[in-house]
Amino acid sequence: METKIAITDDHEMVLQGIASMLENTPEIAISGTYKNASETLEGISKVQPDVLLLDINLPDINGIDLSKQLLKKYPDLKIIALTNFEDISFIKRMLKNGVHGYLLKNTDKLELLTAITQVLSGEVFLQADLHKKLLGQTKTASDNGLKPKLTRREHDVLIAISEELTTQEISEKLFISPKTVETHRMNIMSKLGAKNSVGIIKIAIEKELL
Amino acid sequence: METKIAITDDHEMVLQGIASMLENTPEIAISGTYKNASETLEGISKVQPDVLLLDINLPDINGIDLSKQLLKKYPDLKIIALTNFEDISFIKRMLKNGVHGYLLKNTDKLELLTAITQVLSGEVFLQADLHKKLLGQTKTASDNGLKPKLTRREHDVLIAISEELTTQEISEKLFISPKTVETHRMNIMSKLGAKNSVGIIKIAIEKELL
DNA sequence: AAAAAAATCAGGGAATCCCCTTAGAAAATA
DNA sequence: TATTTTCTAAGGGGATTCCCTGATTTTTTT
Repeated sequence: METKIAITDDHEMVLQGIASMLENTPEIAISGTYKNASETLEGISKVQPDVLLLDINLPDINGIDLSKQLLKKYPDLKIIALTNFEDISFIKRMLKNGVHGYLLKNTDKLELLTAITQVLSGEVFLQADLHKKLLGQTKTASDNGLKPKLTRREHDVLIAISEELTTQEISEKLFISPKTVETHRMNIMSKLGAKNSVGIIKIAIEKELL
Repeated sequence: METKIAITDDHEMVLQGIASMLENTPEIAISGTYKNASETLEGISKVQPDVLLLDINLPDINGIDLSKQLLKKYPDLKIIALTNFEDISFIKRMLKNGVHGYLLKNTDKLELLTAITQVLSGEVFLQADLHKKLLGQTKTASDNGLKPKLTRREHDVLIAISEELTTQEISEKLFISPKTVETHRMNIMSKLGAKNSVGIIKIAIEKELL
């Protein structure tokens, strides 16, 4: 049976480009092309495609929320996100939201077909360049200044702080004096460069100390 | 040319299992099997394999840090992480750290070969079950109770809190009374179910309100 | 064994946060 | 226009955090 592909992108050119890439492939049929989220929702309800190639930047709803909606209604639908180099930051969220593939718009025919095959088989497809970009991003973002080294006890206190406990409660949990807890907290603040407990948590999450 | 595969896992059984899966495949040769991180580092420096199948739970160094080291030294090495269902939480980090594939240990021969081919071509391979698990995890963890709706002003205050500002400073930034800031903060706490500002930030980051 | 690092505790005081309630004005929505 | 929501503000007080200094004991490293 033929695989039905739908494409959503607000740029006519991209729509055309992808369509022509897939035109001469016998096992694939394009079931529809859409320019925004509402068109997509409507179109897909009529002709349920197997795979949707979805742009992230849409005029009405963003691709992340749209794919959430779609996947809720059509659990079997496979969605491959089409992204520019600019909106890479979204991918991290998409990865958690059930999208099955991620392609840059500069993809070629072979890669596109590989991606489609891959997601249809149930696996997840991540384009190589994208992965590299993701890497580069996180390296400049969270790797500036290495992971601060907390002592074992400081780490215990950090965990307790993140559990929204007060100094008193932490002292009871760790069987130490509240004053000791305060000392640890001050040292953590200093090591992380935080101004207060809020900063401690923010930075700890950022640097993956939790 | 033959593809050289190395395997690192502290369980002999897994080592054997994977080796036997790949035994009868002509284009693949197993260049070494290792039981911990230091053996791996040593082994790989001698015979540089193309692909490393790497367990996450190792006795000496964890797989995440090891893969960081390895990829730094051998940028062309492709690493496929082998995981149990238990340590799925690590995958999110691995995804950012340059690992090229993620497989559960219950994989079969076909999938294993697909993964190897895939990562050799430069793409990233994510096993279907793993993706589902990842999804499930984030759904039960951060989706219980939808994204709380903060008002515009509450959001302003939230941002300011996350900037480690004090009530006084926030009031000056937003040109409102400190008492008003406190009111907003209390409302935010109540809406997010936080016990204090630390909780506000923790939950805000979790639910992507920042 | 000696040195360094980590963990413990404390006094004291200013600053800030947390929590309750109440309430008028402004803005958005029905 | 009427109703609801949001934004504004305040009083008052207890709880907690923040910040300084200084010090002893324990653990780890050299």
